[in-house]
Amino acid sequence: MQLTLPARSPFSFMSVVNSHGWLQLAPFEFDEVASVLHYTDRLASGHVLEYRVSGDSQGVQVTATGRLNKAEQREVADKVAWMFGLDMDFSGFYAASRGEPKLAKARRLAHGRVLRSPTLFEDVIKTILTTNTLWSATKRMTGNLIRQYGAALDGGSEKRAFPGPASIAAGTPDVLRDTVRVGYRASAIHDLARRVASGEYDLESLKTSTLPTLELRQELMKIKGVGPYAAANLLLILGRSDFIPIDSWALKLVSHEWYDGQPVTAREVEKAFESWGQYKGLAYWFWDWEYKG
DNA sequence: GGTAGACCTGGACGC
DNA sequence: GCGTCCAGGTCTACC
Repeated sequence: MQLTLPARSPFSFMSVVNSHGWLQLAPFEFDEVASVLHYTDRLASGHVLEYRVSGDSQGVQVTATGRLNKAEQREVADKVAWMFGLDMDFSGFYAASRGEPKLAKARRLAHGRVLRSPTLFEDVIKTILTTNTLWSATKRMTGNLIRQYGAALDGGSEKRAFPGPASIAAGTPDVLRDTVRVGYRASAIHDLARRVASGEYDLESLKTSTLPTLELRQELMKIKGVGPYAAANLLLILGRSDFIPIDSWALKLVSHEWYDGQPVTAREVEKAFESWGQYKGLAYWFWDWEYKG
C-alpha cells in the first residue's frame, strides 16, 4: 500500500521527526540513512503491520507491508495524519515570534508540530514512563511493555505494536512492576488501561476536546501519574502550548540562559516565558538555547 | 498554598 | 562483587 498525504504549509518532515525523543521509543524506529520513520501498529481489524513514512516540505508518503482493505487504508491515513499533525496551523506562533532572534528559524524550519503516537493512550503511557527516571530507563520500560503485551508483526517478525488498553488491563500491576520493571508506576498504568478498556474513560476524546486549556490540563492531571510536567508535555502533543513542561532539563536550560548557571526554580522558568502567553510551550520547546548539554 | 518525604530503578562510585 | 548514593516527577500528609 502506498499513500501520499499533503500537509498544511509550512511543513518539514524532519522537523516533526526530530521534535522530541519519541522517535527513539519503540515501536518507532528511524532509519537515519534513508530518512524513513518506521512504526509497527495493530489496526482495528487485528492486522499488525509496519508503516514506513518518508516526507519533505509538502507532506508525507506512507508505504505499508501487505495488502490492506479500504477501511484499513483509511485508518492508516488518519493515524499518520494525526501523528504528523498534517493539518496543524502555527501561523499565530510564527507571527508572535517575529523579531525574536532565538526563534528566528521557527517558521523557516516549520517548527511547531511534535511527533505523536496514533493514540493518546500510547502518548500518556509513554509520558508517565518519562517521569522520575532517566531517558535510558524510559526506553527500556517502553521496550519491555511492548515485548510483554504488544501484538507481533504479521509474518513472525520480532517487531511488535504498542499494546492497547485491553492487553495491559488483562495483565496485572505485579507483572508491570516485576517483569516490565516500571516500578511504582505500575498501578497508575494498569488503572488507566483498565478504565479505558472498560469504556469507563474516553481518553481519546481529549484529542478533539474544545475545553479551554486550563480545564484540559486539569482533566489530564486527574490521570494517576500525570502531574504538572506530564500534563504540559501532553498539552503540547495535543497542540496546546499555554504551559511549559518543566523538568530538571528545563531548569538547567534556563539556568544557563539567564542565570549564569546558578540553580533556578520552576518559578524562574515560568517567568522567563510569561510574555509568550498561549505560545509559552512552543517558545520554550523551540528556543535556540545556549546550553546544548 | 507550600513543603517534606516516600515512591522505584539503574547507573556511578568507592571499597 | 557488594553496598551506598544519586537523579528523576508525582503523590500524600502535614503545616
